[in-house]
Amino acid sequence: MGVTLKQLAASLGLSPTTVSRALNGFPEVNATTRARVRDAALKANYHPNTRAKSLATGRAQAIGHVIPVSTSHEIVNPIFADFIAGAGEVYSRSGYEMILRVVADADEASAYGNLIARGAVDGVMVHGPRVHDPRVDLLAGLKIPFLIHGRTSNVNAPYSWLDINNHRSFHRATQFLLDFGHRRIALINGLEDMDFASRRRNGYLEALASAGIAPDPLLMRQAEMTEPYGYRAAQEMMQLPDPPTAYLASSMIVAYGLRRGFSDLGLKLGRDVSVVTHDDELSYLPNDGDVPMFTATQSSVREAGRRAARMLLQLVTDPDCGPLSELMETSLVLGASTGPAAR
Amino acid sequence: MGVTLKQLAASLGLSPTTVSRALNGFPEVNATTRARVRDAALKANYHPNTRAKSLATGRAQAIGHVIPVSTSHEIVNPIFADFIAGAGEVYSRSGYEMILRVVADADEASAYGNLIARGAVDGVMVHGPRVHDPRVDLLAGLKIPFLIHGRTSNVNAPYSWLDINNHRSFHRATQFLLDFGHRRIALINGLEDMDFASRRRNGYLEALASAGIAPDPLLMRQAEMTEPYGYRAAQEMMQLPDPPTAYLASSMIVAYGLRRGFSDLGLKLGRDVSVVTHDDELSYLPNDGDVPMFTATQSSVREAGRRAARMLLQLVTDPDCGPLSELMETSLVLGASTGPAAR
DNA sequence: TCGCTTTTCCAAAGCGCTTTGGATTTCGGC
DNA sequence: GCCGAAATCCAAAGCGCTTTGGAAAAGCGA
Repeated sequence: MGVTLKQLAASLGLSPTTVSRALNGFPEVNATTRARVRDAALKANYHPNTRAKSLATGRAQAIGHVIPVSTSHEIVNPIFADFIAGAGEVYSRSGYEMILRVVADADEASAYGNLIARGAVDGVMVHGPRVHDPRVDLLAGLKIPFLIHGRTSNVNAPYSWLDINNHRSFHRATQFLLDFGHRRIALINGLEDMDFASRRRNGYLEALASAGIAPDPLLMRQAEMTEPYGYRAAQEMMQLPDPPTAYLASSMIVAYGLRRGFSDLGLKLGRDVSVVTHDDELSYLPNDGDVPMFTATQSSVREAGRRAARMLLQLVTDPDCGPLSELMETSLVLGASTGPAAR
Repeated sequence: MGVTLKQLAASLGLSPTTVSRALNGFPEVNATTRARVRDAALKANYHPNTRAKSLATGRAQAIGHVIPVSTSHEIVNPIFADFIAGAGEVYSRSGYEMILRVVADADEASAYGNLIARGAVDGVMVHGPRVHDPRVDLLAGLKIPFLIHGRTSNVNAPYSWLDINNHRSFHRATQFLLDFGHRRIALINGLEDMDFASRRRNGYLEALASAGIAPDPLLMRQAEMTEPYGYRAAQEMMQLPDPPTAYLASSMIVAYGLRRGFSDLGLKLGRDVSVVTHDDELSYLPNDGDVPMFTATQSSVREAGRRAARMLLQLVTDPDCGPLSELMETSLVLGASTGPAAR
């Protein structure tokens, strides 16, 4: 509980009005008084009460993030931490607060409604969109700026989004493996009701199709992206009569699982079997160096957080700036995990 | 922007006072009117404006979390996501908001001051305490309830904390390896200006000492806990004239790095070399099954988040309930990564 | 029915800020 | 030295809620 505007004003022999205007840079106040006010504010460690301010102005100066936790698996996607770190940087710089809600995905809809009806936020960031995500129509109806990290389909309302080019990434990765002579390429995907996973699958299928290869259901999996998931996929698929020679992994974590699976089978990555993974560039799982461990489609999710936050803030400041969108391309970096198809 | 109290009251032909009291369960309102009010509120989708409410009551109904991002390495500790998921559960249930700030660790002090002076939060959760953390004295001076996830030393003010028994964990883990006949045990630690890493180191050293073994600086490392850090540690230490036969890892991520390092050297975990790691039970890196991959000192950081949040809320509701603290013991689970010292 | 206690409701002030609509002072131009 | 305009400042209302201090209505025993 710091000093209040009124107290500060009294101590200066000024009215609250003038002090408020002095601090907020309004023109109708003498330069010398302004300096005097600023000095006093600094000295008294005055910070305007956020609640009072936003009540008076009608702007909350806060952005809401709703983090879904899948009820079935209780898994928190590790990319949230980095995304939020990126977004948080931008918010702090712009004087916005980030308010976070962790909700079981079933309660997500009500979480948004609640957050907004209470006037707690000026805008909302939507995480983990599904292929057909009802939240978009819901939020559009609530008349509040929002931005999706990812995209969705089969939705009427126009919406703003920032996504990476998942389709192209996995199309390219598949093509890369095909060029190396691989014909049996496995896809170790995330849950395909998630929009990103669905697009990746499509990219993969298209590349196969244009190479005249029929997809093999035995080589396609989807699940929560844990390390053991990758491990099991590797172990089991290698038992197939006609095992894959290359794998597409949906995340570094899964790729690590794959790697361990192969290693336990005595197979060497890049020689006996190839892996291309998507890499969100999480800070504690760097995939760099002269020769990165994995060949990967790379895109920094932290940078995505920064950009998404900037877009959302723009949407908040100028609600009519129309639906915004940005498609980030990934870069395909060559690592040690790929090589020509063994034959 | 939903309906306001005043509008709701007008539509019911009641005063705002009565409506407020009806909704907040005060006794001085007729049961039938209360029912009428509740119905109307529901139908109108009325939610009290958080800002107005907290301005009137003086309570923010929010908890602040300040996430430090090490400026040098730009690394976000992956445990934050799970800790926050746990804490978030508790906050939602108790009607508290979680407000998050991501700050470069240099600006951390001012972030707290700012957050509190603005009246934005009723309490603060402190993450990633250092061995001697100035934030404790700072927060104690600010007269606001706070709780540290971890502990710190050399601090005057009493404070509340929740921690795992890092000392005992690593003492026990070391002892376990000693019992297996290992004499050359390496410690692949986190940065030792962090309190948790310092305690682990002490536990390790004590166990060595009581076995009459002098610590070897060549076998002790500290750094940010990334996967490549573990990898390099494994590769380099195995080149030593007298290499370690067992390793203590500070996190699963580091343990994965170690594993990869050994595997590239053709060494098998549990047979050629032993590893005990600490496992925070992150959802996407489960270390379970009949025989977990790693022998580990386990403790759920998600559960820690839940408990810490509950403690902090208690501190907020009843500021005089004295400094609270809880020391969570870890369990040592036997996995496939340990075996008797090869000789 | 009267006087008293309870019950049930409300008017108004206030939380800390912004902002509208003046009031007062200062200043340039003649 | 006088006048209108520009420069400075301020009083007061209001944001949406809670809460104090009554007032009116209802219930009760006699």
